Amino acid sequence: MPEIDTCEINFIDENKVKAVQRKIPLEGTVNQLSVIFKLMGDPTRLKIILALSMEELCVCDLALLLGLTRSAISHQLRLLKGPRLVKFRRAGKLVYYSLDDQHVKHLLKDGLEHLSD
Amino acid sequence: MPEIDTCEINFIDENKVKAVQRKIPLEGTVNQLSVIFKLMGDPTRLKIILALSMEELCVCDLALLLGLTRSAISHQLRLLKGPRLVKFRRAGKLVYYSLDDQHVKHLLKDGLEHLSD
DNA sequence: ATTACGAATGAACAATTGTTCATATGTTTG
DNA sequence: CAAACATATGAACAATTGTTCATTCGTAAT
Repeated sequence: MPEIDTCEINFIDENKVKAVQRKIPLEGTVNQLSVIFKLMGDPTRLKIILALSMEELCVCDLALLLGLTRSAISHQLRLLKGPRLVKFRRAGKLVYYSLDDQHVKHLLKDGLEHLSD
Repeated sequence: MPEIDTCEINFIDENKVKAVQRKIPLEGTVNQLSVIFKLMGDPTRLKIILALSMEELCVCDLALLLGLTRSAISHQLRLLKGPRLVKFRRAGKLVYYSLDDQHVKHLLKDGLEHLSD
């Protein structure tokens, strides 16, 4: 009866592993970070973010731009509001959305540069 | 019987919309970009990427580091190989992985900066 | 060549996610 | 205040995704 092959008893360089382990951000930080990337990892949301990186836009115009219902846009914007990727301001009946900070633009830039290598 | 409320007949600033539309990258580019962000949007994969941003590591040590099976690590690494987020080299029976280019590190940096605002 | 072991793969199941439809808010205008 | 309209939300279904288990592949050593 062979032993189950668990990872705990098998490694190459334990000291290296421990050193890296100490340098990895806290669980909570990694999770928050992954949420941001995941949100940007959907084509619809990414298009919304790309659009908002150029112009402040209302839900209505985003819906026209992407060919989706306002409901769909609204749902996605709500997700993006959570970790403050986008912010909004009311103007009468309209709600205008824009990017919340510059880092998001940098993320877009770095990502696009990676593609063109 | 009321008309269905479609987005096509409702918009605020059509010229703005068209201008933005022209500036948004091609469908294919957006999709490729979203793939990269989506891959970074899973905590396990993000940890792998964070670890590899510090040290070149073999599958075995990554498994130990993250407390997962080699199979699980291997599956995730395969996904990351696709859009060249990671590269690898063989050393006998071991396969060492590392980040494929600097843009990935920049993405991590910008993301972490966004969090600390 | 056979064994040992690290890595990779395929298929199946479970969990997460996106979308849609119906309905509810909130704001302006008559 | 009632109607009209932009946006937001909830719930349900469909689609995508992550994980696991079993198996296979590739390399090195005996």
